[in-house]
Amino acid sequence: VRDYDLGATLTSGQAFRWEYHTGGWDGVIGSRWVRLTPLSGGICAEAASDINDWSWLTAYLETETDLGSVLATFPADEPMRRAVATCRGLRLLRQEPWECLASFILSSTKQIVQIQQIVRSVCQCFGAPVQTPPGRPHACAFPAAERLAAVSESELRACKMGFRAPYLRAAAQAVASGSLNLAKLADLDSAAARAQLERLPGVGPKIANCVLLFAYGFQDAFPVDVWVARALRELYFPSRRVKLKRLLHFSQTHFGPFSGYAQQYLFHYMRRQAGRLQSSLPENQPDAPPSQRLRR
DNA sequence: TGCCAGGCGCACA
DNA sequence: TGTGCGCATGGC
Repeated sequence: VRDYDLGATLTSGQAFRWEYHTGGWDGVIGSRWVRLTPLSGGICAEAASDINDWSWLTAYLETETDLGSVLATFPADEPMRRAVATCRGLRLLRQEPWECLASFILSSTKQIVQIQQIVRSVCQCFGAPVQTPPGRPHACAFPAAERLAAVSESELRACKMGFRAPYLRAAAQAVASGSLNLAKLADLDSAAARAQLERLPGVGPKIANCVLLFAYGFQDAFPVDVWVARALRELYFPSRRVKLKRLLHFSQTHFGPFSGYAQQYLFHYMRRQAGRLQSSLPENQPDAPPSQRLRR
């Protein structure tokens, strides 16, 4: 695959289970451990066992997406031009819905590095072990909804998720009981699917939109968090005090059919800009991947 | 030490 | 309908 910035994609706040080690990214997709290494013009994938059919990985990475045709739909304004120039190769992933929903329930008022810590803890405490290559540390799958539904709130709180614990537990119970059928959301339009997700306590428009975009591929889902709101204000309304409602309307009308993709470019662009302001500081570990350790 | 984080729910005006 | 606050925790 060409035009694919693996590092930007895996660190852009879509997924929280990828860990950088010596030139590549280790993670777990479903019940499979996998290591991804960027190559010139492609991505090298290593698994823990022989695999003939890699469609689960290409689907996750969305390698079939023609990025050029997506970027061509973006509005031809200066902010988007700068975001694309800075983040070219950034992609959207297609994640498993339950893991995506649970992860973003845990994301509320957390920095990405903290979300990674909580998700790691949840997987280590409640996830099933997965096979890893010899010499690699053990790894766990993201725990199924049925597993988390059977866990007490205090056990969840032990993973440092705080007030999010009852929200995660309620979501797990809804999915495990069948009162929320995540598979069927794919058959709905985005508004109906969003309404289903927002029935869950702790899931509002932002988290619902993240799930619609990162798990189901609804391209019109446009999550607005503090970073995206800041991006819209600074890049499009720099001299005005614009209210959130106005920003939401703007987000739904300005960015075209792949507005969710455009949103991710703005999000990552703002975070990179924030990181660049700090880049004069002594650099992090020599082995650290770019754009990982960002400050406000 | 204080600010803030890929928010949400709720009380109150 | 809009606004402000509390929630739990930890990185910076």
